[in-house]
Order: sequence, then C-alpha cells, then structure tokens
Amino acid sequence: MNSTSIKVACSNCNLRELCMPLGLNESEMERVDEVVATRRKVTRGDNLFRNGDKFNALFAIRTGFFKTRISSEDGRDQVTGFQMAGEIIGLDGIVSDHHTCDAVALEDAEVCVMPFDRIEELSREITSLQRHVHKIMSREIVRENGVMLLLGSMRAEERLAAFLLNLVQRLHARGFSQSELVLRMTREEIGSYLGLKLETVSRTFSKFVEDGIVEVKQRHVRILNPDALKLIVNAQTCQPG
Amino acid sequence: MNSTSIKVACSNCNLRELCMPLGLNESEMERVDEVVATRRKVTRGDNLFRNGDKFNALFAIRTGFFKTRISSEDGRDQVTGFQMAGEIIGLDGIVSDHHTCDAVALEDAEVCVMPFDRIEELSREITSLQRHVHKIMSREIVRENGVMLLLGSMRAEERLAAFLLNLVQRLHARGFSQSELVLRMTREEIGSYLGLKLETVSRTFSKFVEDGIVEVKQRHVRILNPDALKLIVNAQTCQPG
DNA sequence: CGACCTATTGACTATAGTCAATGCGCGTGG
DNA sequence: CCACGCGCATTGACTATAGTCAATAGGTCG
Repeated sequence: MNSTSIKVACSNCNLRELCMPLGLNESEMERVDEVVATRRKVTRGDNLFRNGDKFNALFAIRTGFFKTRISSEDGRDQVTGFQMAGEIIGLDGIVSDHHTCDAVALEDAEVCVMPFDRIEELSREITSLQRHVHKIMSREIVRENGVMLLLGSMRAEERLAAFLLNLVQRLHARGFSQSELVLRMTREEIGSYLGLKLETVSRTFSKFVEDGIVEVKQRHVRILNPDALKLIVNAQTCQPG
Repeated sequence: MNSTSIKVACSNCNLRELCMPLGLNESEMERVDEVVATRRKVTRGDNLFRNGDKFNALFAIRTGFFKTRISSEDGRDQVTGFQMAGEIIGLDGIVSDHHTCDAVALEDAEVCVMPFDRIEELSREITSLQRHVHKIMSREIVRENGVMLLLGSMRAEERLAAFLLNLVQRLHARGFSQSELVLRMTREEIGSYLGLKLETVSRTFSKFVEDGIVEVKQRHVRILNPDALKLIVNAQTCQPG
C-alpha cells in the first residue's frame, strides 16, 4: 500500500494532539494504532461515504478537506459541515448502522479508517479512550447547536463573518495563518452551509471588501480586520439606550 | 422521597422501550436501575440545568416537557430542541464538563438523574448499554442535521409543517393521538426553534387553518389533513418539466 | 486556445421581519 | 363568582433582507 516503509501510526502522527489519540499515554496510543490499521485515499470530488451506505467505521482525516451534506427527498440539500485534518467524520452512521449523509472530498484526501466495533472494544478497556470518544460526539452536538443559532437568528453578514472566523481559527490550530486562508469550497457550498444563496455569499464578500475588512481574490481570503468581523458576529442589529 | 412504596426503576417504567434501557435484557436492566438511583422534579419554568453549570449527569425525562436553548453573548437565543418523556437530555455537557445550553421545563416535570461516570463505568461492562449510549448521541447528531436542513433551506410553511409532523409522530410513539396535540410552548418558542418570528408562526398557522389543513385553538391543534402537511414539507417550490 | 465552471453584479421580486393595534383566555384576587 | 389584568396570540400595514433571474467576467483545465 504505502511506498515508504515508515509505519504510519497515531504515535508518530503530527495530528495526535487534535485527533483520536488525544489524552492517551504512550502504551494506550500504541493500542489505538492497532485500530487505525487501514488508510484510504479519496480523490477530490469523490465520496468517502454516501447516504444509505452501511456504517462500519469512523474516519479520521489525515490530509485533505471534506464537506458533509444531507439531501431531502425533494432534492434539496444542505451542507452540514466542513471537516479538516484531525477531525472525525462518520458519527451520523452509528444510530441506524447506515450513514445518513454524504461525505465528499473537496480536495485529494487521506483518512484513517477506524472500524467502530474495534473502537468500542478498546474503549471498554481504555477509560480515557472511552471518555474521548464521548467527547468527540458531544463536541459535534455542541457544534451543531452553534450552527442552529447561526441559521436561526443571524443575518447574512453575521453568518459569513462567523464562518470565516471559525475556519481561520481551526486552521490556526493546525499551524496555518491567522489572517490568510484558501477556501476549498465554492460560494454555493458556503451558501448551502450558511442557509444563503451563492449570490448573497458573493455580495456579502464584496461588502466586506468595500468596508476594508477582508481582501478576496477568488478563493484566497486575507482577513485585514478580524476585530471588525468579531464585531459583526456579536452585534445585535441595534441595542436600546 | 416517594410517598408510595413502589420502587421506581427502569424495569417497571413504561418508557423503557424508548429510553435508556432499550435493548437490554432483564439482568442488565437491573444493573442500570442502580445508575438511575435518583430522581428530580422540575417545576414549570425552572431550569434543569443552565449554560455554565458543571456537567455531572445525563437526564432521562420521565414526565413533562422541556426546551433546550443556547444564548449568544449579544443576547440572541435559539431554542435547539423540545424534549419529551423517554428522551435524554444533557449530552452537550460531556465535551467540556460544563453544560453549554439551558434546559427549561415547559411543564412540571420529573427526570431520572444518571451520573455520567456511572454510565461510563457500566458501559464498559455491558456491551449493549455502550452501544445504546453511542446510538443516543448519534441520534442527536442526526436530528440536528435535520434541523439544519430545515433552517437552511425551508420556507416558513415547510418549517412549521415539518415541526408539527415531527411532534405528532413522537407523541404517537408515546401512545397519544396521531391527529391531535397540545403545544407546550409559545409561538415565540416555536419561532425561535424554527428560525422565524412569532408573528410569522402565527400567520402560518392561520394560513393552514384557511386551507383546511389544521384546526387551531390557541395551543390545541388538530391535524385534519396530514397528507397536505407532508406535501408541504416535501414540495420544492416548483419542479421542472 | 477554447470551453466550462465559478464568481460577480444588477434589476426586480418574494418572503419574512418590524411595529403597532386589538383580541382572547386564564388565573388572581376582590 | 365575577372583574380585572396580564401574557399570549392574531392581524394589518409597511419595510428590510435575501432570493431570483439574467448578463457578464474571470479562471482553470483539458
């Protein structure tokens, strides 16, 4: 499989501080290595899994960038998240043994395949792994709560500002710039995530540029004034008094 | 505590087919009974927990009706769910050891307190309990995905129709009518959940009444034409060809 | 180099929000 | 038991925001 002879394992993965083995000691991590036995490459545009697929495993993203998406019967669809290195994908499949969303690679990607029954087995033995798995699921619930707040009560500018801040913060945690980012998704995908049409996303970007808050050149974004973005997110339209 | 001498336990709870002990055998259920040692009554309007509270336990709703709500710094808030008997509440607290939302009783309620470290302990021993806990968390993730679709891509009528169908379906699973329900929440709370203003909720109810789809008398709702509701939810504004 | 996908911008429209007035019910207290 | 007050719901008139449709431009990839 691998052309190099270096064993790819959590213990020598630079994402271990963000990913599955977080909080485990050396020997525990070695046991998790056994779980993460296989890898899978996904080409840009391809699905890691689809709605309806049998659920077998969670996936830890090693490289690349994904979107998850659900579709309703009438053809509407909604991007439910964008995932990057170190994040875990596939939790939706546990409840019904089948995935309920699509996971699409937005750039060439590689994931660690973690068979779920192996995870469960190991979490029965390693308390800190058990706790960590629970935290990963809870984090996803809390994240989605935040998206509900965004979709339910924010205006277009607030949504886009929150989106940019969230992306750049996650990228920064992975060693990238705090002020510069390359969007891996189209305006339409951003719009789907934020509950907006692509034209509105585009117009809102233009407004931010006019206001000198960001520089935008297609998918390259430079944040000139992060405080202004934070102000937009937290500013209720107007306040009394 | 209890005025009666009947031991309140999962094994003789009529919600066991919906709640925590689902899928356990007799002896396993008895062990879960130990976990669900304490009960708590919550008066209408009171909080079961608040944003910032230390997380210790999950709660299984025995009777009553709750809403969960998150608030942003600027005072905006968003209802993230309505919970009824047999449903589990508090999963948001696992990730950071503190709750990140408020849980408010919309009517006098009683919950079973399930200390989370006891749940974890027991799921290390009882495989089917472990699996069940994972399913409960995954189910919540999938539910929130659905809400994101609703908030991100549906129009007011579609949102309210989906809301009513979901409520009545859950009530029906608990032995209530398929066509009649009493709303435990105000128009404003429905609106907050659906990302609409209370006036829009009210107007949309009135529209449904005009169209003969439902009867509404304050919080009493009778669904006259469930198929029409389903059609509204699944009908994209218009279809080509 | 050309085709196609993506993004931008403009003009107009639809949908839901805002503000305000009124009405209905329920619960409290006289 | 009735009257009153308050919270909740309804409805109307107007406005704001984002959506739609359409034309154009810019990039990217074969």
